[in-house]
This record gives sequence, structure tokens and C-alpha cells, in this order.
Amino acid sequence: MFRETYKCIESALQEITGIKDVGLIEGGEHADFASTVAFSIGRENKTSPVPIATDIADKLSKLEILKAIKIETKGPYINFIAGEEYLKEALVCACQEGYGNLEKRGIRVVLEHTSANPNGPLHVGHIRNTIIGDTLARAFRKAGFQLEVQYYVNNIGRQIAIVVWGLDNLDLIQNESEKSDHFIARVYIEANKKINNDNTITGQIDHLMQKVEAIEPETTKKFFYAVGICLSGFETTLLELNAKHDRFVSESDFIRNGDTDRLIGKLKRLPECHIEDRMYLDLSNEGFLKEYVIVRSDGTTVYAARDLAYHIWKGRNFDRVIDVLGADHKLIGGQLIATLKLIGERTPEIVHFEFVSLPEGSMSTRQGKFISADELILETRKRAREEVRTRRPELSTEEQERIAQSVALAAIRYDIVKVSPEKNTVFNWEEALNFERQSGPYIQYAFARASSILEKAGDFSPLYQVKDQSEIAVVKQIAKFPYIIERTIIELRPHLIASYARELADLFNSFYHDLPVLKAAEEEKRSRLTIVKATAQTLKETLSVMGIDALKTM
RNA sequence: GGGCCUGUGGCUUAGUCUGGACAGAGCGCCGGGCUUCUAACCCGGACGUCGAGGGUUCAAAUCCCUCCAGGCCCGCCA
Repeated sequence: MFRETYKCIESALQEITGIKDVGLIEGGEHADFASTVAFSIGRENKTSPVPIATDIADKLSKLEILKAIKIETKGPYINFIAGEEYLKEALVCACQEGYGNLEKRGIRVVLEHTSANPNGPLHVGHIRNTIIGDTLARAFRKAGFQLEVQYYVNNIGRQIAIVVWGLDNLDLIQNESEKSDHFIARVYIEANKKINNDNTITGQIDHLMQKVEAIEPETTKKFFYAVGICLSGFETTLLELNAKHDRFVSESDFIRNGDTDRLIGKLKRLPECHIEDRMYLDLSNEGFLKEYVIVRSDGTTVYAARDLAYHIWKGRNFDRVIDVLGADHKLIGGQLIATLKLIGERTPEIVHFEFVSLPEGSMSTRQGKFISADELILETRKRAREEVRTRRPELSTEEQERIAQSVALAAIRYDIVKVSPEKNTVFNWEEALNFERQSGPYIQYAFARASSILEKAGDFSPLYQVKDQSEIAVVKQIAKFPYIIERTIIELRPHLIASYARELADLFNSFYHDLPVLKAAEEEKRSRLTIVKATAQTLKETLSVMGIDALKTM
């Protein structure tokens, strides 16, 4: 309702004033919407904005389509207060299954996220990518887009060559209890130590890369083996994080199918292309002073070449291409886009997120300085298990475990998604293991409380009526949900969902505390049950967009 | 040295793109609330030079400039 009403008021204001930007904002405590358009008209005419506001408000009040909205002025502000109709309609919408779904749009979107190098387990930095990406993916599906989520597997890069060298030369064996991606990290870390002490190894690594690029069968097999076992570890972690990729795309495919060669042929015809020993593009006209190297002097391609080929393929098969990448990829992301423009291909929209560091400094797989996602999951589950055991001792161990796992997932995903992507963060165990306010479990808890009331109430016939202050506050928040979905996919900022969900849970908890539902008189009982149902439904949808389980009991 | 991002009460953070009505939350602190639909909860209180300084504007946390601090990038790595 919020979304529709906003658009309705906006166009009415545009019609009356003839101004495109009518300064329609959220009204805060004064109103539901407010317009500051009188200020700009007043400035234009060099007259007081107050009578202008009054005049516009008069004209608006006469409009049939704004009948349900109370319009008043407070000085130069034109305030809009949603009436009973608005609240009722919001309730009706929210009680339906799939509330917040936007209209289907037949637009195919490919969204790439995580895409970590398979040289060690996913750590708490990587999963910021995963969680931002997966939440965006869920929001896009909810907003009616056809979506495919991809993981781009860097399976022939230098890091993998180092792992392959390590597997061949270091006599390391995977321990029985060791997850395969953790084993690969051990090999990678050891190999790097050896490389630091012996500079002949670099030549051997180069040689491996030449062989894999020439698709030499034995070497290729070794690369694929190393990548395969690491990836199988990732898949377990991703599953536990409730993040799903529709397709894993390997960069080696773009060598094998000739796309990279074709791309290089095309780039060679650009005036920006220079072939000396290496082949590179001079993108200085686009504002990039660095050489954008495509082919090394030994004839092998660098990552950029395969990535360009991958993006051309994505651009030709989808209407929109979205990448979630760490802030360290900003420069190469810019170079990639500039190059795709030069050759007339579709460019990706890149969502960058800033780094997660540890209190002692930045993370590094190579140096073994990281907190793995697996460790985080393990610890959070442990903590959640303790919590469930004390709160719900009467439940079976299986039931407790099921709840604990969901609570742990909620805590992890929410802790990460709630912070805006452009913020640097320092990983904090205390915050991650917090299940209280402003946490995922807090929102789950609000849903569980609502579910418990509905469960006890049994069948009831809904009554769409909103009277008390705390009822109005909840329903107004419910009304905003589709608008939040829309903003999330326009701004590509999934933390908006997180803030929204928390506010909804806050308002519901106040309502829950203020007003009895089951013990209310007949009519109020029905209307409050309707509000509880609408809230539960909306909370369930927000949780689902965040990839968090909606638990009916916890 | 250059580029990008960040700087909001003791700590974490929303709001900044799209300027607007007293800067919202949470943790922590102080004080209340479980014979009442799950207290992973609710209510109240104290705590803010919105990094600093200039500028634009009727109006600046928000736009512009300078400076300071932190992160990231500036590989024939990815």
C-alpha cells in the first residue's frame, strides 16, 4: 500500500505543480508522507512557501483518488496521513500468501556471488559476499525477476597451481576428520612457505600454468582434482548457510570453448591494444592509468582475459548481469566494464562490499590468518544449543537441535546482512553470538510469538480493523514491505531488508506487550488476530528473503 | 605519491546517493516490569561539537572544497 500510495501522491503533486521533483519524503512522526515542494516554489517566486502549501493542499483535497488520505499543512510542509482504508487494504494484502511479491517482469538476471578461489575454506570475509549475494538473489526473485545465481570457479589460476604443486611435492595427507577445503588450505599455506624459501619453485608453478592452459591432460586432471575437493567443502558450507547457486561456471571452459581466443582476436583490433612482449590495453582515455594486461609474455592469459570472456557470455544470455565482489576488485571491475564498453558488450552492475578484518588485522588465506565460516557455524550452533536447552528443556534433543541450527543460521546471516556493504567491519565474536535485540533470532522470536497466538486461536474469520496506536504502528510498517523489496533491488543494498525486519519485530513486540489478543473481547480478538496473522505473514516473508527459517516455536 | 570507501553518544550501527520539521536503534550503564497470548521480551532515564575547518542554501549528518584518521587498491595474482 505504501508503494502505491506514494506513487499516487507523487503523480498528483506533479500534476498540480507541474514540477517533476515534488520533494515527497517519509513524514516521520508528523505524517506518513510529506512534501517540501512549497519551499522550492516559494524560492522560485520569491514568496512565502506557507500559502503555496495551503493552496496545493486545497487542490489535492479535492481529488477523488486521494480521498482516503488526510491532507494537511504544517507551515510550508504538506502532510499526508494514511486513513483507515489504507490500513485495511494493507492488512488484506499482507494476509495473502507471498505478500511482497512484485509484478512478474520477464527480465532474465544473472547474479554472481562468492566465487572465492578454491585454495582454502570460505572465511568470514567470503561469506559477507555470500550473504549479500544470496539475499539480493532472494529479493530479485521476490521482485519478479527470472534469476540464475552463478559461482565463477577460478580453476586454472596461479593459486591453484600452487596447490597442485603442493599436492605433488609436499607429502601432505588429509586427516580423517579434516574437511577437504581445510586440507587444501594446509597444502596452500605450506606450499607458500616453501616458495618463499626457494625461488626455483616459481618456475615450476609457471610451467604448471602453461601446461594447464595448453589443456595438457595430466596437469588439467590435477588442477580439477584439487579444485573439485575444495569445492565440495564449499558446497557443504554454502548449504549450511542456506545459500544456493544454480550453476558453477569454470573459467577453464572459456579457454576450452575458444571464447578467450576469440576475445583476444577482437581486442587486438582495438586502437587501445598494444602488443609488446605481453598484450595489454591502454585504458587511459577511460581514466585507468594502469596497463590492463590480457596475455602474459609467455603467451598464457591472465585472469582478466577469462573474466572478460565470461562476462561476454553472461551479457549475451541475460538482460542484466550483477556481480557481488569485494572492494579489492574495484579497479579491475572498472577496467572490465571499460573494456566491455569498447567492444560493445553488455556491462555488469557490480555490488562492492568492504572488507571484514580481524581485531589483529586483515585476513589472509596464504598466511593462515582467518576465521573460517565452518568455525563460525560450529561455535554459533554450540551457543544456540545451550540457549535452546535452557529455554526449552521439555523438547526432544532432535527438536532442540533443529531449532538451534536455525537460530545459529539466523544469527550469522543477520549479523552480516544488517551492516551496509560499504562499511568496513571488524569481526566480533560477541556480536556474532548475540541472540538478543537487533539479531536474527530476535526477529525469529517475534514470528514464533505471533505463530503461537495463531496456533492457540485456531480458525477465525478475519476482521480488517485497526484502532489502537500500537496496532496502527505495526500495520503501517507492514504496508511498507513491497516498497522495501523494490528499494532493495533498485539500490542493490540488502541491509534495507534487515533494518525493515528489525523495525517490524520491534513494533510487533510492543503491540504484543500492550494489547491482549486471545483474551480480548470478541470483535477486538478477531481484528487483533488478523493483525497478528498479517504480521506473521510479513515476518515470514522478510525472513525468507534473508534466507532465515521462520520457526513456529523456539 | 595517486584512486576508491569509511569516520554518527563508551562500543556497534541506521539515516548520506534522491538536503527539509527535535539525528533513529541496539549493547553497556541507571531504574522498573514475568499468578497475564513464549522475558531470545517490554517500559522509562542518562549519554551526541554527526572526524576537523571552511563554503553553498530559507534549510546541511546529507551537496562542494581543504585537512586529519582508518581500510582497500595501484602484480605479466585473483
